[in-house]
Amino acid sequence: MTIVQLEYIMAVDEKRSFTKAAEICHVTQPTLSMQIQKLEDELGIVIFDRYKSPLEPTKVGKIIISKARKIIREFNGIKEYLTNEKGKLSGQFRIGIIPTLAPYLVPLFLPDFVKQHPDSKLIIEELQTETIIDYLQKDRIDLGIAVTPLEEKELKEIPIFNEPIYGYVSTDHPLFKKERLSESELENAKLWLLNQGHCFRNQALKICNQNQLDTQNMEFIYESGSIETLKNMVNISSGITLIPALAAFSNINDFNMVKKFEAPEPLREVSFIVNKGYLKDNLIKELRKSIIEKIPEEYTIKYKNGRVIHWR
Amino acid sequence: MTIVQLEYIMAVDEKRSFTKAAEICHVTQPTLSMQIQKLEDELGIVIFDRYKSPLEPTKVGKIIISKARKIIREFNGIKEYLTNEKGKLSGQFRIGIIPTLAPYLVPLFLPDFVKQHPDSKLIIEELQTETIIDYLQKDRIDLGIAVTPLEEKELKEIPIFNEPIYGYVSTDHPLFKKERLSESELENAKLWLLNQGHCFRNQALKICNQNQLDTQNMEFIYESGSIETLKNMVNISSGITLIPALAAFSNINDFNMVKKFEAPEPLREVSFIVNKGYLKDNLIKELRKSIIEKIPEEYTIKYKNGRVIHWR
DNA sequence: TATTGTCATAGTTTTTTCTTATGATAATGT
DNA sequence: ACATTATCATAAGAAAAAACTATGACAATA
Repeated sequence: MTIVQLEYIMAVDEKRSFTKAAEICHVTQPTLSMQIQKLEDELGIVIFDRYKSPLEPTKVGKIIISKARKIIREFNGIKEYLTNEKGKLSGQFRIGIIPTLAPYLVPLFLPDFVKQHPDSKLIIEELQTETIIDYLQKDRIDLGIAVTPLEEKELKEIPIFNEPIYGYVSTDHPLFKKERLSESELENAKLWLLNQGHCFRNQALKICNQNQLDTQNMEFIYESGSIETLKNMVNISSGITLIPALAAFSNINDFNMVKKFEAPEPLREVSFIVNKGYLKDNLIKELRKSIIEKIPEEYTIKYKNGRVIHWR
Repeated sequence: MTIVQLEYIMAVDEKRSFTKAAEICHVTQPTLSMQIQKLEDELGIVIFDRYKSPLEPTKVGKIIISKARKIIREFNGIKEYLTNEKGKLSGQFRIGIIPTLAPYLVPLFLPDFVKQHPDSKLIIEELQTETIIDYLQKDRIDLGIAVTPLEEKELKEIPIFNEPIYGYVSTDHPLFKKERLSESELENAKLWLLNQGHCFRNQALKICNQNQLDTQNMEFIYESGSIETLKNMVNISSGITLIPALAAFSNINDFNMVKKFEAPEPLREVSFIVNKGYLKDNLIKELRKSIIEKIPEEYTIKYKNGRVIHWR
């Protein structure tokens, strides 16, 4: 006994004809005939009285059909439930975003998103990557936004855009006069960096081919917790640092201090992170749409000359 | 999505192990793994979290499993319902029996049967074969007992026993001195016969190779409605007739008038007649048991030298 | 009486399911 | 710490099931 067989008898019951039933089931008439016969054999009853014209279900047949109808309804109910579950964009969504992204990204998409989806409520937390991973696994957040790849097999990464990484150079710094920075020039540079735990710290070090900071030759050390602090440090110290693109133009007064790298430009891949098998595809789709709408188009298209920084 | 897949996830949920679940499903572990994967793909969700140990269903998984459990329960419910329906031997059973059998057969099995099945109530009617067929099709009776084959394709025949046919010869009749009758001797005999409509009339004619009665040469015509009348007619008229075995010994005083035929002995096949797909297998089984218990054993075993009379 | 419409049967092809063999990874015991 | 075992995934081939095309029997209809 299979679900398909039950569907067949329902079709025959509806159409009162094997031929027509086969049509609506998108199979040939012999296929349907044989399956119904098999079912009848297995159950040891006759479901349809072929001698009547138009054919009709037997007494038992009617009972079986009504039972079948119920089963099919519930069977399809599973898929319906899931599409519903995935589709609905209401309720709470707990989102964790890394600190080097959140202050610049959230203000971009959040206002419009809440306007478009009044039934949904986003709860956004600034979390470092490790915490995002932990919280996802513990179901304390639904979605993370972080830099990938993470290589966590329990999680699924859905790339959103590639964020270029720029230099931020004090007007007093020797590199300030250059149009474009090259990565090699930074290899032994004294960089202002975020403190441990921020993934952007590792990304930056990677770009400069430095595995760890050469603290020996530096005049003083100040590891900041935010990119804004970093920029301020550069400003007052004639220094240099690296900043992600979205952070670069948060203050319209320092356009000139932002220096692009020569191609291939270093990039970081920003992705949604979800548990594998996460239901709310729709949340992801909508959120993605909102974000992509607001960020520069060139971030989303595949960078021809970009170099994605794998940092883990 | 198939029922089997749902059964698999239920087994995994119960055992919390693919391997053990495969065992109780009587398949190998890869089979089960693949089917569950297929289901997960189709539904677009992950049902089991394989990273946990022991593995456990995801949040959605739990919901799907509970839905699956319900479906499986109802699915099996169909078969349960049917075995129940077929198995139960209670309620009314309407039975039609041909008149040449009923007076001799019913008293044989009925008393014991009702004793053994106090919850069932048999409603027995004497009906001629054509009426039995008609009533079965109109669902006015559940079961017929008649002589087969009928060659009615809507009906199913279940042979019970082969009833020999004997001659019943008046002591004054020339054939009375014979030990055994031969069919050829009867070819032009003047037989007492049942009137039209009784199948036994045709059976008797067939035995004598007579297609219709040669009324010309007969002294008088009296077509009887019952075998008892027939026997009486023979007694008072020095005549001869044919009677089925069960009727032969209903009166212990005329043993000597009953003459067997030479082998191959003419027989008539007595069968249950039911609608194809009739549910109550159990009724049939029990009834059959009751009947076979009471009739001579040699009727039930295949007659080596018997000649079954097809009469229709 | 020929025609059409309906379902059954036969023989093949295609698809699906299952199996065996093997591999990767995590848990467990020495 | 290292070998062992347990557990699930993957791959490739075998077996089973379901589908198709072609055809046949039969009844209803023109």
